[in-house]
Amino acid sequence: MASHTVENYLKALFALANEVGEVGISDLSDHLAVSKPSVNGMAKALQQDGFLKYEKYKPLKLTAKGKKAAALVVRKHRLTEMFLVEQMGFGWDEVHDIAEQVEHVKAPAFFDRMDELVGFPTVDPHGSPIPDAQGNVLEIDCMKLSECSVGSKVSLVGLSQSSKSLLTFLDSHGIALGHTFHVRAVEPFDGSMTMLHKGAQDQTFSLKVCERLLVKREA
Amino acid sequence: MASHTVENYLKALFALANEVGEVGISDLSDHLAVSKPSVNGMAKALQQDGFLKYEKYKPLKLTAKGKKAAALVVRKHRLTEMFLVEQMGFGWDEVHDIAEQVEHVKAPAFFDRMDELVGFPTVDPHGSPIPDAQGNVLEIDCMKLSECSVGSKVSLVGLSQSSKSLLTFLDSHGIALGHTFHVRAVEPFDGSMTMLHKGAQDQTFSLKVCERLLVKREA
DNA sequence: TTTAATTGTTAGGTGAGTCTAACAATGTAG
DNA sequence: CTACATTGTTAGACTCACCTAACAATTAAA
Ligand SMILES: [Mn+2]
Ligand SMILES: [Mn+2]
Ligand SMILES: [Mn+2]
Ligand SMILES: [Mn+2]
Repeated sequence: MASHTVENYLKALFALANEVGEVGISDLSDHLAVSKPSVNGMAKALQQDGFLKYEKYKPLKLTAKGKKAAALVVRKHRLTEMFLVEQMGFGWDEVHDIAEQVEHVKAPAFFDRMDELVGFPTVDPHGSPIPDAQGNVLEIDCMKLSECSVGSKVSLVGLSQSSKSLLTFLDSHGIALGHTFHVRAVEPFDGSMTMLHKGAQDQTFSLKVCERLLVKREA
Repeated sequence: MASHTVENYLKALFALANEVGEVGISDLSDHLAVSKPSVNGMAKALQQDGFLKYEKYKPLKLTAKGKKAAALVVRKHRLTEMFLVEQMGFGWDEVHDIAEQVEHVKAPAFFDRMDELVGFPTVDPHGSPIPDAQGNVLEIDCMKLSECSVGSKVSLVGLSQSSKSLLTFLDSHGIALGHTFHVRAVEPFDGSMTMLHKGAQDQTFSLKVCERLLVKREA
Protein backbone atom coordinates (compact mmCIF):
# COMPACT_ATOMS: atom_id res chain seq x y z
CA MET A 1 0.00 0.00 0.00
CA ALA A 2 1.10 3.53 -0.72
CA SER A 3 2.19 5.60 2.27
CA HIS A 4 0.38 8.64 3.54
CA THR A 5 3.00 10.77 1.78
CA VAL A 6 2.81 8.95 -1.52
CA GLU A 7 -0.99 9.19 -1.49
CA ASN A 8 -0.74 12.95 -1.07
CA TYR A 9 1.71 13.25 -3.95
CA LEU A 10 -0.53 11.17 -6.21
CA LYS A 11 -3.56 13.24 -5.32
CA ALA A 12 -1.67 16.48 -6.01
CA LEU A 13 -0.38 15.18 -9.34
CA PHE A 14 -3.89 14.16 -10.31
CA ALA A 15 -5.48 17.46 -9.30
CA LEU A 16 -2.81 19.61 -10.96
CA ALA A 17 -3.04 17.64 -14.19
CA ASN A 18 -6.76 18.41 -14.33
CA GLU A 19 -6.14 22.07 -13.64
CA VAL A 20 -3.11 23.01 -15.66
CA GLY A 21 -2.43 20.05 -17.96
CA GLU A 22 1.36 20.01 -17.80
CA VAL A 23 2.65 19.42 -14.27
CA GLY A 24 6.20 20.44 -13.41
CA ILE A 25 8.33 19.81 -10.36
CA SER A 26 7.76 23.40 -9.24
CA ASP A 27 3.98 23.12 -9.43
CA LEU A 28 4.05 20.15 -7.10
CA SER A 29 6.59 21.85 -4.88
CA ASP A 30 4.28 24.84 -4.46
CA HIS A 31 1.12 22.77 -4.11
CA LEU A 32 2.54 20.49 -1.42
CA ALA A 33 4.77 23.09 0.26
CA VAL A 34 7.78 20.83 -0.12
CA SER A 35 11.15 21.76 -1.60
CA LYS A 36 11.89 21.09 -5.25
CA PRO A 37 14.69 18.60 -4.52
CA SER A 38 12.26 16.64 -2.35
CA VAL A 39 9.74 16.52 -5.16
CA ASN A 40 12.47 15.56 -7.57
CA GLY A 41 13.46 12.66 -5.37
CA MET A 42 9.90 11.53 -4.91
CA ALA A 43 9.31 11.70 -8.67
CA LYS A 44 12.08 9.16 -9.14
CA ALA A 45 10.64 6.96 -6.42
CA LEU A 46 7.14 7.12 -7.90
CA GLN A 47 8.55 6.22 -11.28
CA GLN A 48 10.32 3.26 -9.70
CA ASP A 49 6.99 2.05 -8.37
CA GLY A 50 5.32 2.56 -11.73
CA PHE A 51 3.04 5.41 -10.68
CA LEU A 52 4.74 8.01 -12.79
CA LYS A 53 6.59 8.49 -16.05
CA TYR A 54 9.56 10.72 -15.36
CA GLU A 55 12.18 12.04 -17.73
CA LYS A 56 14.67 14.72 -16.79
CA TYR A 57 13.40 18.23 -17.46
CA LYS A 58 10.14 16.91 -18.90
CA PRO A 59 6.70 17.35 -17.33
CA LEU A 60 5.52 14.68 -14.91
CA LYS A 61 2.92 12.24 -16.19
CA LEU A 62 0.94 9.78 -14.12
CA THR A 63 0.76 6.26 -15.56
CA ALA A 64 -2.55 4.40 -15.75
CA LYS A 65 -1.63 2.77 -12.43
CA GLY A 66 -0.84 6.18 -10.97
CA LYS A 67 -4.09 7.68 -12.18
CA LYS A 68 -6.12 4.87 -10.72
CA ALA A 69 -4.34 5.01 -7.37
CA ALA A 70 -4.82 8.78 -7.25
CA ALA A 71 -8.50 8.53 -8.17
CA LEU A 72 -9.06 6.05 -5.37
CA VAL A 73 -7.56 8.46 -2.85
CA VAL A 74 -9.72 11.24 -4.24
CA ARG A 75 -12.67 8.88 -3.88
CA LYS A 76 -11.91 8.34 -0.20
CA HIS A 77 -11.46 12.07 0.31
CA ARG A 78 -14.74 13.04 -1.32
CA LEU A 79 -16.78 10.24 0.19
CA THR A 80 -15.48 11.37 3.56
CA GLU A 81 -16.47 14.98 2.88
CA MET A 82 -19.91 13.85 1.83
CA PHE A 83 -20.28 11.74 4.93
CA LEU A 84 -19.12 14.54 7.21
CA VAL A 85 -21.72 16.89 5.73
CA GLU A 86 -24.63 14.52 5.31
CA GLN A 87 -24.27 12.26 8.33
CA MET A 88 -22.34 14.32 10.82
CA GLY A 89 -23.72 17.79 10.25
CA PHE A 90 -20.53 19.62 9.32
CA GLY A 91 -20.61 22.63 7.02
CA TRP A 92 -19.10 22.36 3.53
CA ASP A 93 -16.39 24.75 4.66
CA GLU A 94 -15.29 22.54 7.55
CA VAL A 95 -14.81 19.17 5.93
CA HIS A 96 -11.75 19.43 3.71
CA ASP A 97 -9.08 19.44 6.41
CA ILE A 98 -10.64 16.50 8.22
CA ALA A 99 -11.00 14.53 4.98
CA GLU A 100 -7.38 15.31 4.18
CA GLN A 101 -6.46 13.03 7.09
CA VAL A 102 -9.26 10.47 7.01
CA GLU A 103 -8.57 9.75 3.31
CA HIS A 104 -5.43 7.85 4.39
CA VAL A 105 -7.23 5.27 6.49
CA LYS A 106 -6.66 1.76 5.11
CA ALA A 107 -10.04 0.11 5.62
CA PRO A 108 -12.14 -0.37 2.48
CA ALA A 109 -15.17 -1.38 4.55
CA PHE A 110 -15.10 1.98 6.29
CA PHE A 111 -15.46 3.92 3.05
CA ASP A 112 -17.90 1.43 1.57
CA ARG A 113 -20.15 1.98 4.56
CA MET A 114 -19.90 5.74 4.21
CA ASP A 115 -20.80 5.41 0.55
CA GLU A 116 -23.84 3.34 1.43
CA LEU A 117 -24.97 5.62 4.25
CA VAL A 118 -24.90 8.72 2.06
CA GLY A 119 -26.66 6.93 -0.81
CA PHE A 120 -23.83 6.35 -3.31
CA PRO A 121 -23.32 9.99 -4.26
CA THR A 122 -21.63 11.01 -7.52
CA VAL A 123 -20.43 14.42 -6.38
CA ASP A 124 -18.97 15.75 -3.14
CA PRO A 125 -20.33 18.71 -1.11
CA HIS A 126 -18.51 21.14 -3.40
CA GLY A 127 -19.85 19.62 -6.59
CA SER A 128 -16.66 17.77 -7.50
CA PRO A 129 -17.19 14.29 -8.96
CA ILE A 130 -16.52 11.23 -6.81
CA PRO A 131 -14.52 8.59 -8.73
CA ASP A 132 -16.09 5.13 -8.70
CA ALA A 133 -14.58 2.10 -6.96
CA GLN A 134 -12.59 1.26 -10.12
CA GLY A 135 -11.06 4.72 -10.25
CA ASN A 136 -13.11 6.04 -13.15
CA VAL A 137 -13.93 9.72 -12.94
CA LEU A 138 -17.06 11.06 -14.54
CA GLU A 139 -16.44 14.44 -16.13
CA ILE A 140 -19.25 16.83 -15.31
CA ASP A 141 -20.20 19.16 -18.09
CA CYS A 142 -20.09 22.76 -16.95
CA MET A 143 -18.58 26.16 -17.65
CA LYS A 144 -17.33 29.06 -15.64
CA LEU A 145 -20.01 31.57 -14.77
CA SER A 146 -17.59 34.23 -16.02
CA GLU A 147 -17.90 32.78 -19.53
CA CYS A 148 -21.67 33.19 -19.64
CA SER A 149 -23.22 36.04 -21.55
CA VAL A 150 -26.01 38.38 -20.53
CA GLY A 151 -29.35 36.63 -20.57
CA SER A 152 -28.02 33.15 -19.72
CA LYS A 153 -29.97 31.21 -17.15
CA VAL A 154 -27.74 28.80 -15.29
CA SER A 155 -27.49 26.74 -12.11
CA LEU A 156 -24.47 26.29 -9.86
CA VAL A 157 -23.04 22.76 -10.12
CA GLY A 158 -19.55 23.10 -8.72
CA LEU A 159 -16.54 25.19 -7.79
CA SER A 160 -13.07 25.37 -9.20
CA GLN A 161 -10.41 25.26 -6.46
CA SER A 162 -12.84 25.58 -3.60
CA SER A 163 -10.98 27.22 -0.74
CA LYS A 164 -12.29 27.80 2.74
CA SER A 165 -12.46 31.55 2.09
CA LEU A 166 -14.50 31.06 -1.07
CA LEU A 167 -16.89 28.73 0.73
CA THR A 168 -17.52 31.12 3.60
CA PHE A 169 -17.91 33.98 1.12
CA LEU A 170 -20.61 32.02 -0.69
CA ASP A 171 -22.24 31.07 2.61
CA SER A 172 -22.39 34.70 3.67
CA HIS A 173 -24.14 35.55 0.40
CA GLY A 174 -26.60 32.73 0.73
CA ILE A 175 -25.28 30.84 -2.25
CA ALA A 176 -25.30 27.05 -2.41
CA LEU A 177 -25.02 24.30 -5.01
CA GLY A 178 -28.10 24.02 -7.21
CA HIS A 179 -29.06 27.66 -6.97
CA THR A 180 -30.04 29.39 -10.21
CA PHE A 181 -28.59 32.56 -11.66
CA HIS A 182 -29.92 34.76 -14.40
CA VAL A 183 -27.14 36.88 -15.87
CA ARG A 184 -28.35 40.46 -16.04
CA ALA A 185 -25.25 42.49 -16.80
CA VAL A 186 -21.53 42.11 -17.34
CA GLU A 187 -19.39 45.13 -16.54
CA PRO A 188 -16.99 45.51 -19.49
CA PHE A 189 -14.39 47.33 -17.37
CA ASP A 190 -13.62 44.69 -14.71
CA GLY A 191 -15.73 41.75 -15.78
CA SER A 192 -17.90 41.84 -12.69
CA MET A 193 -21.36 40.37 -13.21
CA THR A 194 -24.80 41.16 -11.91
CA MET A 195 -27.17 38.24 -11.58
CA LEU A 196 -30.67 37.55 -10.40
CA HIS A 197 -30.08 34.96 -7.67
CA LYS A 198 -32.77 32.29 -7.12
CA GLY A 199 -35.21 34.46 -9.02
CA ALA A 200 -35.25 36.76 -6.02
CA GLN A 201 -32.67 39.50 -5.77
CA ASP A 202 -29.84 41.01 -7.81
CA GLN A 203 -26.29 40.37 -6.67
CA THR A 204 -23.02 41.59 -8.17
CA PHE A 205 -19.82 39.54 -8.02
CA SER A 206 -16.28 40.25 -9.11
CA LEU A 207 -14.67 38.39 -11.97
CA LYS A 208 -12.49 36.57 -9.39
CA VAL A 209 -15.59 35.03 -7.90
CA CYS A 210 -17.37 34.32 -11.19
CA GLU A 211 -14.34 32.48 -12.53
CA ARG A 212 -14.64 29.99 -9.73
CA LEU A 213 -18.33 29.24 -10.01
CA LEU A 214 -19.02 26.31 -12.32
CA VAL A 215 -22.47 26.37 -13.83
CA LYS A 216 -24.69 24.44 -16.20
CA ARG A 217 -27.19 25.99 -18.59
CA GLU A 218 -30.72 25.63 -17.32
CA ALA A 219 -33.10 23.57 -19.41
CA MET B 1 1.38 17.11 18.57
CA ALA B 2 2.53 13.56 19.11
CA SER B 3 3.15 11.49 15.99
CA HIS B 4 1.16 8.47 14.98
CA THR B 5 3.96 6.30 16.35
CA VAL B 6 4.29 8.11 19.67
CA GLU B 7 0.53 7.92 20.18
CA ASN B 8 0.66 4.15 19.72
CA TYR B 9 3.49 3.82 22.24
CA LEU B 10 1.63 5.92 24.78
CA LYS B 11 -1.52 3.90 24.34
CA ALA B 12 0.38 0.63 24.76
CA LEU B 13 2.17 1.90 27.87
CA PHE B 14 -1.15 2.95 29.33
CA ALA B 15 -2.90 -0.33 28.55
CA LEU B 16 -0.06 -2.50 29.82
CA ALA B 17 0.20 -0.54 33.07
CA ASN B 18 -3.48 -1.27 33.71
CA GLU B 19 -3.00 -4.94 32.95
CA VAL B 20 0.28 -5.91 34.50
CA GLY B 21 1.33 -2.97 36.68
CA GLU B 22 5.06 -2.97 35.99
CA VAL B 23 5.85 -2.38 32.33
CA GLY B 24 9.21 -3.42 30.96
CA ILE B 25 10.88 -2.84 27.61
CA SER B 26 10.12 -6.43 26.59
CA ASP B 27 6.41 -6.09 27.34
CA LEU B 28 6.17 -3.13 25.02
CA SER B 29 8.34 -4.85 22.46
CA ASP B 30 5.95 -7.81 22.38
CA HIS B 31 2.79 -5.70 22.47
CA LEU B 32 3.85 -3.43 19.62
CA ALA B 33 5.77 -6.05 17.63
CA VAL B 34 8.83 -3.83 17.55
CA SER B 35 12.37 -4.82 18.51
CA LYS B 36 13.63 -4.16 22.03
CA PRO B 37 16.33 -1.73 20.88
CA SER B 38 13.64 0.29 19.09
CA VAL B 39 11.56 0.44 22.25
CA ASN B 40 14.64 1.37 24.23
CA GLY B 41 15.33 4.26 21.91
CA MET B 42 11.74 5.42 21.99
CA ALA B 43 11.72 5.25 25.78
CA LYS B 44 14.56 7.76 25.86
CA ALA B 45 12.77 9.99 23.37
CA LEU B 46 9.51 9.86 25.34
CA GLN B 47 11.38 10.75 28.48
CA GLN B 48 12.96 13.66 26.64
CA ASP B 49 9.47 14.93 25.83
CA GLY B 50 8.29 14.45 29.40
CA PHE B 51 5.87 11.62 28.68
CA LEU B 52 7.83 9.00 30.54
CA LYS B 53 10.15 8.51 33.48
CA TYR B 54 12.93 6.24 32.37
CA GLU B 55 15.88 4.89 34.30
CA LYS B 56 18.18 2.17 33.03
CA TYR B 57 16.97 -1.32 33.90
CA LYS B 58 13.95 0.03 35.79
CA PRO B 59 10.32 -0.37 34.75
CA LEU B 60 8.83 2.32 32.52
CA LYS B 61 6.46 4.78 34.17
CA LEU B 62 4.21 7.27 32.39
CA THR B 63 4.30 10.78 33.84
CA ALA B 64 1.07 12.69 34.51
CA LYS B 65 1.53 14.32 31.10
CA GLY B 66 2.06 10.90 29.54
CA LYS B 67 -1.00 9.43 31.19
CA LYS B 68 -3.19 12.28 30.04
CA ALA B 69 -1.90 12.13 26.48
CA ALA B 70 -2.45 8.36 26.43
CA ALA B 71 -5.95 8.66 27.85
CA LEU B 72 -6.88 11.15 25.16
CA VAL B 73 -5.77 8.74 22.45
CA VAL B 74 -7.77 5.97 24.13
CA ARG B 75 -10.70 8.39 24.20
CA LYS B 76 -10.47 8.93 20.44
CA HIS B 77 -10.14 5.17 19.88
CA ARG B 78 -13.17 4.25 21.94
CA LEU B 79 -15.38 7.09 20.72
CA THR B 80 -14.57 5.95 17.21
CA GLU B 81 -15.51 2.36 18.01
CA MET B 82 -18.76 3.53 19.53
CA PHE B 83 -19.51 5.67 16.51
CA LEU B 84 -18.72 2.84 14.10
CA VAL B 85 -21.13 0.54 15.91
CA GLU B 86 -23.94 2.95 16.73
CA GLN B 87 -23.96 5.20 13.69
CA MET B 88 -22.41 3.13 10.97
CA GLY B 89 -23.76 -0.31 11.73
CA PHE B 90 -20.51 -2.21 12.19
CA GLY B 91 -20.30 -5.22 14.50
CA TRP B 92 -18.32 -4.96 17.74
CA ASP B 93 -15.82 -7.41 16.26
CA GLU B 94 -15.12 -5.21 13.23
CA VAL B 95 -14.34 -1.85 14.76
CA HIS B 96 -11.01 -2.16 16.55
CA ASP B 97 -8.76 -2.21 13.52
CA ILE B 98 -10.50 0.75 11.93
CA ALA B 99 -10.38 2.72 15.18
CA GLU B 100 -6.69 1.90 15.48
CA GLN B 101 -6.15 4.16 12.48
CA VAL B 102 -8.87 6.75 12.92
CA GLU B 103 -7.68 7.47 16.47
CA HIS B 104 -4.69 9.33 14.99
CA VAL B 105 -6.73 11.95 13.15
CA LYS B 106 -5.92 15.44 14.43
CA ALA B 107 -9.30 17.15 14.40
CA PRO B 108 -10.95 17.65 17.80
CA ALA B 109 -14.22 18.72 16.18
CA PHE B 110 -14.43 15.35 14.45
CA PHE B 111 -14.36 13.41 17.71
CA ASP B 112 -16.54 15.94 19.52
CA ARG B 113 -19.18 15.40 16.86
CA MET B 114 -18.95 11.64 17.18
CA ASP B 115 -19.33 11.98 20.93
CA GLU B 116 -22.45 14.08 20.46
CA LEU B 117 -23.99 11.83 17.84
CA VAL B 118 -23.67 8.73 19.99
CA GLY B 119 -24.96 10.56 23.08
CA PHE B 120 -21.81 11.06 25.16
CA PRO B 121 -21.23 7.41 26.03
CA THR B 122 -19.11 6.37 29.03
CA VAL B 123 -18.13 2.96 27.72
CA ASP B 124 -17.16 1.61 24.31
CA PRO B 125 -18.84 -1.32 22.50
CA HIS B 126 -16.74 -3.78 24.51
CA GLY B 127 -17.60 -2.23 27.85
CA SER B 128 -14.29 -0.43 28.32
CA PRO B 129 -14.57 3.03 29.85
CA ILE B 130 -14.15 6.10 27.62
CA PRO B 131 -11.86 8.68 29.25
CA ASP B 132 -13.37 12.17 29.44
CA ALA B 133 -12.07 15.19 27.51
CA GLN B 134 -9.64 15.99 30.34
CA GLY B 135 -8.16 12.50 30.26
CA ASN B 136 -9.81 11.20 33.43
CA VAL B 137 -10.70 7.54 33.34
CA LEU B 138 -13.60 6.24 35.34
CA GLU B 139 -12.84 2.85 36.84
CA ILE B 140 -15.77 0.50 36.41
CA ASP B 141 -16.39 -1.83 39.31
CA CYS B 142 -16.47 -5.40 38.14
CA MET B 143 -14.95 -8.83 38.64
CA LYS B 144 -14.02 -11.77 36.47
CA LEU B 145 -16.85 -14.24 35.99
CA SER B 146 -14.31 -16.91 36.88
CA GLU B 147 -14.13 -15.47 40.39
CA CYS B 148 -17.86 -15.84 41.01
CA SER B 149 -19.18 -18.68 43.11
CA VAL B 150 -22.12 -20.97 42.48
CA GLY B 151 -25.40 -19.17 43.00
CA SER B 152 -24.15 -15.69 41.97
CA LYS B 153 -26.38 -13.72 39.68
CA VAL B 154 -24.37 -11.31 37.53
CA SER B 155 -24.54 -9.25 34.35
CA LEU B 156 -21.85 -8.84 31.73
CA VAL B 157 -20.34 -5.34 31.78
CA GLY B 158 -17.07 -5.72 29.92
CA LEU B 159 -14.25 -7.84 28.58
CA SER B 160 -10.63 -8.09 29.49
CA GLN B 161 -8.37 -8.02 26.41
CA SER B 162 -11.18 -8.28 23.92
CA SER B 163 -9.76 -9.92 20.83
CA LYS B 164 -11.53 -10.52 17.57
CA SER B 165 -11.67 -14.23 18.23
CA LEU B 166 -13.25 -13.75 21.65
CA LEU B 167 -15.83 -11.38 20.20
CA THR B 168 -16.86 -13.74 17.44
CA PHE B 169 -16.98 -16.60 19.95
CA LEU B 170 -19.38 -14.61 22.11
CA ASP B 171 -21.42 -13.62 19.07
CA SER B 172 -21.77 -17.24 18.03
CA HIS B 173 -23.08 -18.08 21.50
CA GLY B 174 -25.53 -15.20 21.51
CA ILE B 175 -23.77 -13.34 24.29
CA ALA B 176 -23.70 -9.56 24.46
CA LEU B 177 -23.02 -6.83 26.99
CA GLY B 178 -25.76 -6.50 29.61
CA HIS B 179 -26.82 -10.14 29.49
CA THR B 180 -27.37 -11.85 32.82
CA PHE B 181 -25.81 -15.07 34.07
CA HIS B 182 -26.79 -17.25 36.94
CA VAL B 183 -23.86 -19.42 38.03
CA ARG B 184 -25.11 -22.98 38.34
CA ALA B 185 -21.97 -25.04 38.69
CA VAL B 186 -18.21 -24.77 38.73
CA GLU B 187 -16.27 -27.80 37.65
CA PRO B 188 -13.49 -28.28 40.22
CA PHE B 189 -11.26 -30.12 37.76
CA ASP B 190 -10.76 -27.49 35.02
CA GLY B 191 -12.66 -24.50 36.39
CA SER B 192 -15.24 -24.51 33.62
CA MET B 193 -18.55 -23.00 34.60
CA THR B 194 -22.17 -23.74 33.78
CA MET B 195 -24.52 -20.77 33.79
CA LEU B 196 -28.13 -20.01 33.09
CA HIS B 197 -27.86 -17.43 30.31
CA LYS B 198 -30.54 -14.73 30.13
CA GLY B 199 -32.74 -16.85 32.36
CA ALA B 200 -33.24 -19.13 29.39
CA GLN B 201 -30.78 -21.91 28.79
CA ASP B 202 -27.73 -23.46 30.40
CA GLN B 203 -24.33 -22.90 28.81
CA THR B 204 -20.91 -24.17 29.83
CA PHE B 205 -17.73 -22.16 29.26
CA SER B 206 -14.09 -22.94 29.83
CA LEU B 207 -12.05 -21.10 32.45
CA LYS B 208 -10.20 -19.32 29.61
CA VAL B 209 -13.47 -17.72 28.55
CA CYS B 210 -14.76 -17.01 32.06
CA GLU B 211 -11.55 -15.20 32.97
CA ARG B 212 -12.18 -12.71 30.24
CA LEU B 213 -15.80 -11.91 31.03
CA LEU B 214 -16.11 -8.96 33.41
CA VAL B 215 -19.33 -8.98 35.39
CA LYS B 216 -21.17 -7.05 38.05
CA ARG B 217 -23.34 -8.58 40.77
CA GLU B 218 -27.00 -8.16 39.95
CA ALA B 219 -29.07 -5.98 42.35
C1' DT C 1 21.04 36.60 -29.59
C1' DT C 2 22.95 37.53 -25.51
C1' DT C 3 21.03 38.05 -20.84
C1' DA C 4 18.16 37.15 -17.13
C1' DA C 5 14.60 34.60 -14.77
C1' DT C 6 12.63 30.35 -14.02
C1' DT C 7 12.86 25.66 -13.44
C1' DG C 8 15.14 21.31 -12.52
C1' DT C 9 19.08 18.55 -10.75
C1' DT C 10 22.87 16.96 -7.84
C1' DA C 11 25.31 16.53 -3.69
C1' DG C 12 25.34 16.15 0.95
C1' DG C 13 22.85 16.06 5.46
C1' DT C 14 19.15 15.65 9.19
C1' DG C 15 15.65 13.29 12.03
C1' DA C 16 12.24 9.72 12.95
C1' DG C 17 11.66 5.13 13.35
C1' DT C 18 13.12 0.81 12.49
C1' DC C 19 16.42 -3.33 12.35
C1' DT C 20 20.41 -7.00 13.73
C1' DA C 21 24.41 -8.45 16.23
C1' DA C 22 26.84 -8.28 20.22
C1' DC C 23 27.21 -7.56 24.95
C1' DA C 24 25.87 -6.29 29.91
C1' DA C 25 22.83 -6.41 33.83
C1' DT C 26 19.42 -8.66 36.49
C1' DG C 27 16.93 -12.38 38.37
C1' DT C 28 16.14 -17.44 39.13
C1' DA C 29 17.35 -22.27 40.05
C1' DG C 30 20.19 -25.60 41.33
C1' DC D 1 27.10 -19.15 45.10
C1' DT D 2 27.50 -20.22 40.68
C1' DA D 3 25.10 -21.02 36.23
C1' DC D 4 21.60 -20.05 33.06
C1' DA D 5 17.78 -17.54 31.26
C1' DT D 6 15.68 -13.39 30.80
C1' DT D 7 15.82 -8.71 30.09
C1' DG D 8 17.96 -4.42 28.78
C1' DT D 9 21.61 -1.75 26.42
C1' DT D 10 24.93 -0.21 22.96
C1' DA D 11 26.72 0.19 18.47
C1' DG D 12 26.04 0.47 13.79
C1' DA D 13 23.15 0.59 9.81
C1' DC D 14 18.97 1.12 6.95
C1' DT D 15 14.72 3.52 4.78
C1' DC D 16 11.69 7.33 4.14
C1' DA D 17 10.84 11.90 3.72
C1' DC D 18 12.57 16.01 4.21
C1' DC D 19 16.09 20.09 3.95
C1' DT D 20 19.90 23.78 1.97
C1' DA D 21 23.48 25.16 -1.08
C1' DA D 22 25.25 24.98 -5.40
C1' DC D 23 24.91 24.31 -10.16
C1' DA D 24 22.80 23.13 -14.85
C1' DA D 25 19.17 23.37 -18.24
C1' DT D 26 15.37 25.56 -20.24
C1' DT D 27 12.57 29.34 -21.36
C1' DA D 28 11.45 34.29 -21.67
C1' DA D 29 12.94 39.06 -22.18
C1' DA D 30 15.60 42.53 -23.86
MN1 LIG E 1 -11.65 18.52 -0.30
MN1 LIG F 1 -4.12 13.92 2.77
MN1 LIG G 1 -10.34 -1.26 20.51
MN1 LIG H 1 -3.25 3.25 16.40
